[in-house]
Amino acid sequence: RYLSNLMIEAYGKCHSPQLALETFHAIKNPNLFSYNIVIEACAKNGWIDNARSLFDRMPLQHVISWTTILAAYAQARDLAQARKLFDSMPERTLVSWTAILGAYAQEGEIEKAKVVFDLMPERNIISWNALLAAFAQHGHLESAELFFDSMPEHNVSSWNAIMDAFAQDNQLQKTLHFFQAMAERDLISWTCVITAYSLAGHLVLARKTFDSMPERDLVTWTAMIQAYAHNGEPHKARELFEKMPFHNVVASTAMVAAYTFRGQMDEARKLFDSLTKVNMVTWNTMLTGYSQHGHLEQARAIFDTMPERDTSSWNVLIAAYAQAGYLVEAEKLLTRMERLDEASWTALIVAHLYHGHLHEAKSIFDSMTVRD
RNA sequence: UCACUACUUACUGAAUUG
Repeated sequence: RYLSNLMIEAYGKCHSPQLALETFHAIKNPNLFSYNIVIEACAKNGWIDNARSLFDRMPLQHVISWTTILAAYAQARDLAQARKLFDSMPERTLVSWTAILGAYAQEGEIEKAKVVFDLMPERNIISWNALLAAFAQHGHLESAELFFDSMPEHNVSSWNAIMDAFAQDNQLQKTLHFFQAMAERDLISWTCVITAYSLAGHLVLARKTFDSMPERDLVTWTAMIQAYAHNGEPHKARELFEKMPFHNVVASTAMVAAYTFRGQMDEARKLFDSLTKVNMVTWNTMLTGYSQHGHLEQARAIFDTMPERDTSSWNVLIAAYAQAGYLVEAEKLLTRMERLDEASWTALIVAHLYHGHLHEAKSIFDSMTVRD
């Protein structure tokens, strides 16, 4: 059983919830660990309903089981369910508190995150980091830095979080300052620096950093490819892409984006067609490429072919029609969408303005249900 | 048989839309 539990965990980490479940069901007397592990294996791979029904059916729910399923809902961005679980838990540990705090942090519910933080009976460095991340990842750089300075201690995650906040805000000097100030650095710290250089347009320095790192992983490689992509160097991106020890869908999509960014749609297409694994982001990348480089027909073909669409797929196509002057078609698409966001409306408004239809733009603006 | 121990949950980095 001990070995089976390890197997289930391994399958979960390898994104094989199916095998994890099979292994679990083959155990004659699953213990608490077996349940907790299989629940997490399902949850982490998006099988939240399986996770939930296992949780509901398990003989005795430990606080760890509760926290696992709570974290699963948080990861699925179902804040309401996460909160409901938190409120109904028979007992809570520091981990449970930090999990709900992290859920609010992730959704940018800063005020609620603060409340949780203040209410927690105890805190550790991870709780502090969770609230720090709430500030850092939602553009509250000043609060983030103040909070960072007020923390009783820092670990490498704290440093990385604050450093990345400034990197994403394209404050290169500040980013480097934190990087130099930290006592120990890990892969994440180094990868942040690559991103910072890339966003600031310093490709050579980004590459120098990449070359001088003590070690690299898939994310590091992808960050460097993205650096070339973002700065309009698909050729160099490809060189690196070919040298990578492994590819995953994120790396491949970054490479596709390197081509689409420059409008090299034939190259993009060739790569896209050769990929064995793509996801919605990859499809959206192709869709965006065709849209932004005047290939409306191809964009539509992609849109109609892709297995599923998210809000940004719709937004891209709407913007493409709108920019090309097919405002009626754009509006028609807009009415067919299930979940609009601000970008959908903005695309249409901008298009009307671009074509001098001030009145229509205004009336669309007025009819919006949400604005940011 | 019992006990002990071990395995499970929370924070930071990479790809697509204004």
